[in-house]
Amino acid sequence: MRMKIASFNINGIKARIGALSDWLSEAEPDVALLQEIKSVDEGFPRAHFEDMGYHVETHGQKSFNGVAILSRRPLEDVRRGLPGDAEDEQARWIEATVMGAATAIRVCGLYLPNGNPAPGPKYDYKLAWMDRLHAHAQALLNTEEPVVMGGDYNIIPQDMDAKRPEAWAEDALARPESRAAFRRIVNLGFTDAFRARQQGPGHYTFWDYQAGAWNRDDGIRIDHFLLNPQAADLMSDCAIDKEVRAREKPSDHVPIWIKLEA
DNA sequence: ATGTCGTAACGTTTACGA
Repeated sequence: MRMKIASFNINGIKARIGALSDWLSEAEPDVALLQEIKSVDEGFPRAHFEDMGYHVETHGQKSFNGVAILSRRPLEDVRRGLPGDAEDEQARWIEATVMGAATAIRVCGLYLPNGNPAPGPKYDYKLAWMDRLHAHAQALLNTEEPVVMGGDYNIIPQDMDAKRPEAWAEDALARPESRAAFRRIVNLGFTDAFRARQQGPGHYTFWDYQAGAWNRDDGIRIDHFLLNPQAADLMSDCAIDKEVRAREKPSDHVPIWIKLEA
């Protein structure tokens, strides 16, 4: 049985309900991890997606951030919020177990802090959040069940992941400390799903609304799936739905998805 | 070219975050 798991930073559910619904109908993911719903839980159009055949779990907040999981199969043992800081009120992490036909998968959706301007308090928060992610990723790894962590990492892993790397060199998305923190998590034993399938430059998941970035293909690859070894062994495909960015009223991100033989 | 979006609010315009 093949399970398609997608991640999509929708940049606001109120503005994106149409484009998101169209993409769901075409792409037919079994699981969709959503970021930047920019809505409280009560404001999320849960019934609309239930009518489309999805179970819905949200972790929202007012105006900013917010993550959600849509799943064709029931979601169990839902966790909201990244552990490690009880004071952190930003809604950036949700995880749940979804039963494949043969295997239970622990699916995590994340919206990693942007961190700009850097240096500064927002950058400190980003790096601290990545430290907490490292610790939690290690804990997930120790369970030895298939783990999928997908979302908007706000990390450009390498220069090849930007059309104009020089423009991002001092940015929180590409600074050496950001890249090192990302590598440190990967090096626990995770696979960058897209890079396991596709090498070389020119593959992006985000194009800024400004300055004609899309028309110039001036993009960056910042939405990623990291898989532990048990999940990586199940992966049969991974791709970016680039064409979604050319549609009416698009998000500035496009979906990325994996297929697992689970 | 400080360029475009989405959200919220003492709103018909501004502030913030990205």
